[in-house]
Amino acid sequence: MNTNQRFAISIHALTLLAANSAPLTSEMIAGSVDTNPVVIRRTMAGLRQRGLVKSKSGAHGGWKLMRDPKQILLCDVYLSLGEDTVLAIHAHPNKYCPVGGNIKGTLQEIFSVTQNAMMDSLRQVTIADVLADVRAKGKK
Amino acid sequence: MNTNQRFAISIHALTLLAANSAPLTSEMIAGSVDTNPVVIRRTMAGLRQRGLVKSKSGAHGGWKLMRDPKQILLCDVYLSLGEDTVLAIHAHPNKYCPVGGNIKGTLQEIFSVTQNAMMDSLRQVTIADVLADVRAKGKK
DNA sequence: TACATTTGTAACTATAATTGTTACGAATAT
DNA sequence: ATATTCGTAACAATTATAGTTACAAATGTA
Repeated sequence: MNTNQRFAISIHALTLLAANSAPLTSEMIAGSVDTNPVVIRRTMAGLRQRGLVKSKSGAHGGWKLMRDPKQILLCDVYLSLGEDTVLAIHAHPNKYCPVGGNIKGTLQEIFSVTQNAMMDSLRQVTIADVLADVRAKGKK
Repeated sequence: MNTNQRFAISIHALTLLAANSAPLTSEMIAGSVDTNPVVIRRTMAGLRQRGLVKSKSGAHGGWKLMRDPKQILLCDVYLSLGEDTVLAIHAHPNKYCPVGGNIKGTLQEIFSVTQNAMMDSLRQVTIADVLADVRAKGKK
């Protein structure tokens, strides 16, 4: 199984921030996600670089959203992680084989289209949508 | 980076088989992929289970396609690997938090839609398409 | 100013997924 | 019979990711 949980953690953290106007500390977020505060800081660093959140050191510091949750698309969140494409290509297919010598380019093109399809899907959902759905589930 | 190359290896192997009517041994395929024959056998086992290829032990044995390459969709190939969804969810969000207690279900739904978008994209490409593209690149 | 709080980040360990390797039995063609 | 080839278990090696510790820097408040 894939152990990369950074995307899920990012969405979780942003949803918490969307639900709270006061800043949340890494420790509070880590408590809800069930991980170490450093893992949260590490993950949030990418979100900050992309302008989705800001952080403040010191007493009463923590994390805040920089945008209306309606304006945060999940594809923005994904991109902030700086991940490669989800489908990986083997490193050294045999150059002297007619198939091996050309398959990397072919796979790159196909996997890029697939990645775009994934991104288009993530473009349809905002952090506001996530929060609304979480709240709806909470009422049931 | 994601190190799971099984999907790329499977496509590579099937493309080799599509280009050759005689059976190919795990060793030959491994030579083109640049890996160990056991890795090939392991990967091909899933493809066989799904009825995409057959294998034969012994002298002049090896692997053959069970279908016209035009009828092998990349989504079939992907499914034969038995992978989880490409987007993973963190294991134990805090149940007693209004967000943490409900986010898993929300993420499952979103990630499932995204996975389907990916599959729809992979449904548009066949092994015959891959072989044609590889050959076209070889002529340039 | 002193102190408590909180982030930023480096350094390291732990865990888990994946690949790579060795070994050997079973199947099969000649 | 013999050589070939797959099937698979067992294990080692590599890599990605998460988790942890430690401490400097920033910041609010008494």
